[in-house]
Amino acid sequence: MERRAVKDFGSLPITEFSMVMPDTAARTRIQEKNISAILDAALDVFSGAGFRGATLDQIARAASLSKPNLLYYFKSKEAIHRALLSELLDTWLAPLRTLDSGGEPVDEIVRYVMRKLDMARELPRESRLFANEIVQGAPHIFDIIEGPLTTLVDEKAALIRKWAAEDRIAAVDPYHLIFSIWATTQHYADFDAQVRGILRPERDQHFDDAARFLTHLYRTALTPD
Amino acid sequence: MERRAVKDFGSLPITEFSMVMPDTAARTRIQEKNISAILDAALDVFSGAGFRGATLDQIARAASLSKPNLLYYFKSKEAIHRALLSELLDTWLAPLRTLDSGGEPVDEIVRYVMRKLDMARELPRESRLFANEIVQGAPHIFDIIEGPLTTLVDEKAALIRKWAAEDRIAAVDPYHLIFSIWATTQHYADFDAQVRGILRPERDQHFDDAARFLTHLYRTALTPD
DNA sequence: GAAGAGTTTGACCAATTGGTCAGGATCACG
DNA sequence: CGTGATCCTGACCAATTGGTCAAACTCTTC
Repeated sequence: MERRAVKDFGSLPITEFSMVMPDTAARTRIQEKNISAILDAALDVFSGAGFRGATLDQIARAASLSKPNLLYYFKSKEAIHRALLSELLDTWLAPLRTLDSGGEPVDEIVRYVMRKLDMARELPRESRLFANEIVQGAPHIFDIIEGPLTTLVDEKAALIRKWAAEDRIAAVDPYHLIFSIWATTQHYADFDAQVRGILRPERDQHFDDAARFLTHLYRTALTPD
Repeated sequence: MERRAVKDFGSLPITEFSMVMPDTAARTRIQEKNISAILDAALDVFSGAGFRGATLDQIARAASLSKPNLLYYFKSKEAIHRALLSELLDTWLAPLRTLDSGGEPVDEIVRYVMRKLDMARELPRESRLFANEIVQGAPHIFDIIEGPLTTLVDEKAALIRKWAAEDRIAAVDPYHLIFSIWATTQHYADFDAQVRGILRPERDQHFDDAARFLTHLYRTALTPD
């Protein structure tokens, strides 16, 4: 493999590199390791404290790097945050994308709810990262919301509306249905501290109860009469 | 009215005063005015940026006071935050308290949902203040959650369970029912940026659609078969 | 209107924080 | 093993931030 000479490597090297061309194969082993360590550490810190609450020192410590070394890979705190969000966006929206016109509509939606609930259990940091952003007015991701997200939601809302028109599902507002699914499932990640404070559950056992409850909630509300 | 001499007024005057004895009558007109200006400004800033994201300068500017003057009324940033939370706690929990054993259970719960949705519309800052706290692990209010909130929720969960035992309501997990109501209603305040980004609604018209949707959701899911 | 309580401010401070930089260490490769 | 690219660090910096303080101003009350 040819070793590429990177021009103007002095002050903003890998950052733009990793943004413009996230091609994993073009990275050094060391870059590979450190960049993923940084993004993992940043996920920890940003999701727990929000953008402004997070400090570069915290991220550096969590990634076992010095602060200048951190800034060797990403040119600023903002750059880390941006890279993190754009890396996670696809993962985060994947479940909604799989909502498909094939299959029984009610089952299809309940399956979506269950997938979202699984994600709240498996990827709570990711959920809180976005929650922190949005609750503070979505200053860094407003373009994502206005763009790809709105497009995707419009598309799936149309599908749900079609199901309703065909009487295969109760006639409900599709947008508010989607909002309610986001709210009820992500609640278990975003407000975990409250849920655990009130339930004091053993392990993650309360997720099973939540799954049962949400299945009942959406199945009864969506089954056409 | 006797003018009380406040001992040890030098460094921590009104703060402890206002904490220990929130008796409005004992305050000067100036105190009255400034303290409420500060708390209102603090609500703006804390709810929009979280505890750590908020700065004393922002709060001072929003309250039209100098920073040292701010700190004359509250001895620290923490003190402002604490005073704000404790001032709003009752308001915030009031709707759940009114959930009563009199009346038709399903109506009673739907009425609770509507009240919570109204609060999301009328008091979004308050909602976001608590959301910011909890999403970051509830560091400043964990004692409230573990204490009064848990007690209240346990009490209302018992009521809902009783209704279910009497077949006046579908048999659902009362805790997860309450969580889902919090999630679906507060979503419109906490994630307002996202909701507006996707719906681009005129004025607050989408709250009516939300009310219709949530009424359907909970009425169908809770009506016993 | 004097006196003392109550209120306000400018100047200041130490700690934190995002970020820079010159140089040194290390690695890959011919 | 030499050389150039890559990686890493200690020292440093300017801006921000929470908080202090002495002094001055203002309001109330006698």
